[in-house]
Amino acid sequence: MDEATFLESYEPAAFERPSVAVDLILMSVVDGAPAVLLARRDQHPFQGDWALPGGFVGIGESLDEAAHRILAEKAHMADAWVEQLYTFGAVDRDPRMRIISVAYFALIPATAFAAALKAAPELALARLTVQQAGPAEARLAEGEQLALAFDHGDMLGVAMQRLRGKLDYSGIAFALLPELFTLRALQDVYEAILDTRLNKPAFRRRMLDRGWLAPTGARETGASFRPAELYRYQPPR
Amino acid sequence: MDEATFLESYEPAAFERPSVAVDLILMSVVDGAPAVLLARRDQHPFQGDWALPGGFVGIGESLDEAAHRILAEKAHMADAWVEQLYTFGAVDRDPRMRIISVAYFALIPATAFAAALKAAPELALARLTVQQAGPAEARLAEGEQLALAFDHGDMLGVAMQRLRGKLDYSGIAFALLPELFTLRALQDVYEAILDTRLNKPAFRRRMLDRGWLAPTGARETGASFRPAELYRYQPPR
DNA sequence: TTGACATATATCCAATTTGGACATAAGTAA
DNA sequence: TTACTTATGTCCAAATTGGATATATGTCAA
Repeated sequence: MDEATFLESYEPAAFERPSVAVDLILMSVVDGAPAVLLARRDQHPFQGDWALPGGFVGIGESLDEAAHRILAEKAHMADAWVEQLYTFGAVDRDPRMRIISVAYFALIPATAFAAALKAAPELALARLTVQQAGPAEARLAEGEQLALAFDHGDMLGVAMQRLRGKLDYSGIAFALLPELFTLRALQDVYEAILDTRLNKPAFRRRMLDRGWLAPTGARETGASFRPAELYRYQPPR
Repeated sequence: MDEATFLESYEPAAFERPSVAVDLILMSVVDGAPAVLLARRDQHPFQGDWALPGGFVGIGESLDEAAHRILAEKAHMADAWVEQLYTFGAVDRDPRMRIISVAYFALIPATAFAAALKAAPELALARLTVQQAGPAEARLAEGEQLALAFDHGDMLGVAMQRLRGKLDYSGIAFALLPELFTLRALQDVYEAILDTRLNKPAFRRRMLDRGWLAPTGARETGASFRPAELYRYQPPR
């Protein structure tokens, strides 16, 4: 029986269907380290553990729409760089029933991140650390490692890897910065995500030669030393 | 109501659930161009158009398992480089009902590709052409452009972009080659996927310096000129 | 057996990119 | 006015890449 035949003869009620959910990885770079917002679970399973905010996908709602809805509901944010990450479909990833989860990340500037934290008091900020591959670890500012619910550690690991892979050829870094930013702030984002130190003159040269940065003529304020010029992201073409 | 509460109170029967399918992008590089296997639809909707082989995900089956099952059922192949690509979840992507489709690609050496074509006579080989972004176009060897069903053109476009992005830092190219291959064959795969010509000495140098290639001492046969050395892929670490 | 032929493989150098030291500029604060 | 700190600009060496060219090694035809 080929696909077409199968689809035609498919009786919607005949097969048990999985539920489909979207989990949101609300990410930022805070104080030089990748950070994520987590919610503490107050019910079993994984009671007391920390989980990504998420929700089920409505029958009349696209995956992208679901991700944006959850962004609004859980983080009270109207806008962010939202991008589908990976779909997690292990049979036993939720012990209660079959749930397939489409993970999205929402990249948020540190400033907006702080606002989201205030607006959504049930969320906590955790710093992320990852190995080359594998799941990520989340820690509170005090250093306490958080137990992660479900396969959310894997999700965070995949998110960090994707971020690293796309950092250099996409505009992802700019989604983590406010509209106006200095070259130093941009380099800080790169260094936090890649977890390395970069050569400053070479970095400036590379970024400026790329042509994605528009100088504004304005300068940062509040520095007790020479203020740096502020740039704006100008997407290619 | 936060996620935990929602999950707990969730009544499986209370919400209408989407169906979840897996579509397989069976890819290879044939005669210097990316190629894919498609099946002609003999039913509405999109009757007569060409579609990727696919199927629904069983309730007791992971997404990866479903992809491998479909690979076995539709392409009669036991093994291939199978990797999740992207999940397509537009509400109206299938006019009959809500189906969320997780696209996978299966990368197949040209030799095995020919065998799959023989074993599965309902499949046809099409060459792919893509723009920088957007959907891909599929053509028969004779040049005839094929009408693609559903959002399968988008899926092929995303597949090509992913392939290009991962080509240089992953072992993806080797999944498209037989176990033993020459440096020229490797370069042909690169050139087909990137759709550019590459500098030969620089390419050889880069590949050999990378340390992923183990020379075998053996040489190709059948060439009417100096035969090249055969290499084997040796995954890093 | 020999030489033409086609491609593999090696070598070399120029062009480009990158790493990193260093000098100078431009603010704040005492 | 001066010390201080970081931004910005400059320079050169090191590494990488592009590309031309030479040499090696097989097949094939005479």
